[in-house]
Amino acid sequence: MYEQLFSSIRDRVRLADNEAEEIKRFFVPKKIRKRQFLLNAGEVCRYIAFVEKGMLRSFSVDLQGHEQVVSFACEGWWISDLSSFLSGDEAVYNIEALEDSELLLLTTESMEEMLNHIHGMERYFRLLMQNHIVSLQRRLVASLNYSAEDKYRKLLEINPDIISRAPLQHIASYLGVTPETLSRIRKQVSRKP
Amino acid sequence: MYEQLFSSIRDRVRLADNEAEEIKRFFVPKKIRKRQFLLNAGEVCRYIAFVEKGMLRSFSVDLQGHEQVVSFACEGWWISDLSSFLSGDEAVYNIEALEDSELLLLTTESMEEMLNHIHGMERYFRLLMQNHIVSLQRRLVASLNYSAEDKYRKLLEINPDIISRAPLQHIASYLGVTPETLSRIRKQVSRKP
DNA sequence: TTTCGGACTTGATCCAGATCAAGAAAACTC
DNA sequence: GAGTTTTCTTGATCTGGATCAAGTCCGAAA
Repeated sequence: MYEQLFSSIRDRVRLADNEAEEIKRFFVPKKIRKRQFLLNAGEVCRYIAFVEKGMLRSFSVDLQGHEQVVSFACEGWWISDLSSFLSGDEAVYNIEALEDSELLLLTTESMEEMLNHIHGMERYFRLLMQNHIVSLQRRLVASLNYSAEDKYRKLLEINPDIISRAPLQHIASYLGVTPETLSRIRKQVSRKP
Repeated sequence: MYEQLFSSIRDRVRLADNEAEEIKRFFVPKKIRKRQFLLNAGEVCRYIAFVEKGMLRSFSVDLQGHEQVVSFACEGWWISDLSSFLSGDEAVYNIEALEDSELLLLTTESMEEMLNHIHGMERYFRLLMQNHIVSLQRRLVASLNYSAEDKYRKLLEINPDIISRAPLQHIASYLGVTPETLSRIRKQVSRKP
């Protein structure tokens, strides 16, 4: 149940032998079925979730009721409404399971306690944040300057998992195009990869 | 020379009386003239810069030689190629002064030392990072789902400083539109605000 | 196994914003 | 302050992707 988590941590920091066991107790395992919501916009986001198995998406809903997919998370990724989690404000995003999933939840309090006890985790989360900023910035530049097809190809290259597992409509929203357009692009790309 | 910096810090954390003086010594003041570069893509970004006065932009240049403005920084903002600064890799962004500017530079080593000495600064930088993530995410959603005019109006509302001080071509690039389009939008908006 | 509803595809049309082109207005030279 | 360069504006045209409108293809439920 904790394989993905420890592999994510050990990719970034060195753990003492006993620390791995210690770390486990800060997390609450949770199974969630396809289509269930982990978070509804308007609630306070009480935890960040690490995905051991399965896949989720976060999305906002605008005034006209259109959904905007903000992120996906497969095995080895974290997902949350960071702003709400860290500040305690109401969440603006919803989080929904796209497959039956197994999560490890970390509350604000557990996180704080863990950071105090296990020094390496401070570094782990700082590295995560940094990577997150870098990848958001890349996505932003891509969204402003690339064509729909180029954005699709880039996603296919960097995150083929998402392409193969998420439904087309959600990928379309994530890329900022309509499902019709993505369907055409997909045909195009499968013809001339 | 340090007014903006301390106001930025005191907005987020409480400082002991003597700490303000202590903090100063970690920074290197630097004046930079309009059109000078603080960072060239390909170099390693050795510091993050706090803007006491003036204005800068960061931008990348793609394979066809087109510039893509990633961020602006006026008084009270930080600017850097975070990825390069934190990892020591080559910078992908350039940083250029758009006005004669006064900066406070913080190197990796100074930063580390400061974080060890003055505990509140750890929190300060964590809060900065968080805010940065939240605002990047907002910008991303806007860039994918808003019309050019809406993005312009949003920027005008949130950051009128940028609109009034940066040259049109750079604002256009920041918003992901052509200068021609932004010129027309501007006329439109000035007519019907 | 049929049947129903959502998810995907395909085609026709439309439009926001790009591109191309040419002036007008600032902004740096000397 | 005249001349040169750069930036901005305006107009005409073009195009990637949106929108609208049918289908078609599932998978789940009975």
